[in-house]
Amino acid sequence: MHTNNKSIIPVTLTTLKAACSQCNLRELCLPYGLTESEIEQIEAMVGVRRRVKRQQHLYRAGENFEAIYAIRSGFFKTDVLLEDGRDQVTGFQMAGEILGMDGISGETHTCNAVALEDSEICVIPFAHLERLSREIQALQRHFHQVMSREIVRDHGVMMLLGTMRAEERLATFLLNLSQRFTTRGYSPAEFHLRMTRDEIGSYLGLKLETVSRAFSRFQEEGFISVQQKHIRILDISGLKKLLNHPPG
Amino acid sequence: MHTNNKSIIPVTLTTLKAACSQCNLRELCLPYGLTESEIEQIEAMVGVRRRVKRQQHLYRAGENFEAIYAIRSGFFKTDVLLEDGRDQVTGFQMAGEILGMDGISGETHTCNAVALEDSEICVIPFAHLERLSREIQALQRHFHQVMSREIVRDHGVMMLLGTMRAEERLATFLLNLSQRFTTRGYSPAEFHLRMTRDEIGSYLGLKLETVSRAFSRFQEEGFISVQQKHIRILDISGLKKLLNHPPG
DNA sequence: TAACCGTTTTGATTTGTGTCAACACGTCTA
DNA sequence: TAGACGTGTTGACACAAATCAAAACGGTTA
Repeated sequence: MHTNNKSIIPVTLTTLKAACSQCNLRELCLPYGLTESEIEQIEAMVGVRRRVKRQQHLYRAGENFEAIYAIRSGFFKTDVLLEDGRDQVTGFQMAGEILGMDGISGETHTCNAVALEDSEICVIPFAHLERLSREIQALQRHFHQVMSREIVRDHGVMMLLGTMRAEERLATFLLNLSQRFTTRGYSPAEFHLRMTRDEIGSYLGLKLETVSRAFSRFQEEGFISVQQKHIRILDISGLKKLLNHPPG
Repeated sequence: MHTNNKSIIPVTLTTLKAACSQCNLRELCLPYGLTESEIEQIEAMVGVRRRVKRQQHLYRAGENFEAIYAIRSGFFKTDVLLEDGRDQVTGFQMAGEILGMDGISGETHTCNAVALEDSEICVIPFAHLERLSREIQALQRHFHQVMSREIVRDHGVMMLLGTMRAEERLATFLLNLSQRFTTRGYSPAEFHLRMTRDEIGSYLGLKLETVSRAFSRFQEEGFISVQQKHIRILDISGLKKLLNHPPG
């Protein structure tokens, strides 16, 4: 079970207009080849930016669905809850990624989105997005690709949960993080984990002790160095070799 | 590893025009409240129907993505392959459900779709779907909901793979099948499994022996009766009670 | 009918991960 | 500085599911 911050912290809304044209995440968020006027329309749509403090919910399962969110900065997790109290982290999201697409199918969100560090997101009212993507073909295309990418990512997680052993899962997880940090211009070899061992475990279908042991094992083998949440990858090919080695 | 039919069977194309207006799956495939002219446009888009024989691929990972597919009749599985040969069934699809959305994000499909019985599908050229959904708001909405529903479904599978024990997984699986058969007007209590124990196991992250044992156990408990692939649910509440009982 | 094949069931044993428990570390607060 | 708390590590042991193996079943073919 994860820490559940039930205290209701008032949401901070900044009236700051979005400026997608200036945003350094533009390549992640928006398609290429938009005209200036199209970008202006999109900026008008991305109404407000909103700050979400660490441990604060961006949205909760059951809440009304009205918008999807682009992460401008920060780090989130999403999780689903079962009636009996069990929960599962379904993903970790970082700058340039989109949150909230689970809500499109119904009236309400089906999972929780929680900031793992102080974050800033762009609110994209969904009705407005649909309207605009009926006009701007490139936007429509792009949005469909984002949703499809989420489906493909989920298949990867299913593969991980269904067929991999503990150390393979953690290696896959670290390599994935490294790759995403690289895309964002950060070091591929050195980064700070924003989540606890328990949250990693939940995501990977493992107990926190197993995650901890795998980290220790990787360190013994010389693949990585671990100091609490600070990770340094020393031997990326060593980690990769851990994959491609089926249980049988 | 599942049986892999590598022989290339020529695809059967029927020039039969689609007739969505007549189709008894219309409520599953299409939104409400379309005008007659809109339905005509959609029928024009759904170019052809295509038969896919048992064990034949509808598409393969790596193939060019051009269309998504609505299942008119029959039963499919989708699976992803890892380089080392491991594979995982990511879903079973039945009449009225949509296949192929994994391909939207890239140029190519990322998984295989195989018919588990002789099936018939409607081909929906994707470029045409995007064009039409820019014109017909209800179609756009509906398509987005279908994609989102797939994401939510995947989260459910992740939950299952990440937190449930073997018998819970199988019970969840049976209840889900029962529910979907019901929606399609079939008996909720008696149905024929189209997939092998191995394929069920792959989907549920279990070995086929474990699936078989769980079936036997359910039969001993009087929850179901099993004769090969024929399943009869005798005590649905007994199955449901298996859930809500976390490992701890 | 017999022989064969893929699939399923069941049993005996192994093993990876979960569980329980103790302790170490870092941070925050009094 | 001490104490408390959340978090992480490590060890001993238990257990659910995997593995290995053999036999039964059903359907198809010769």
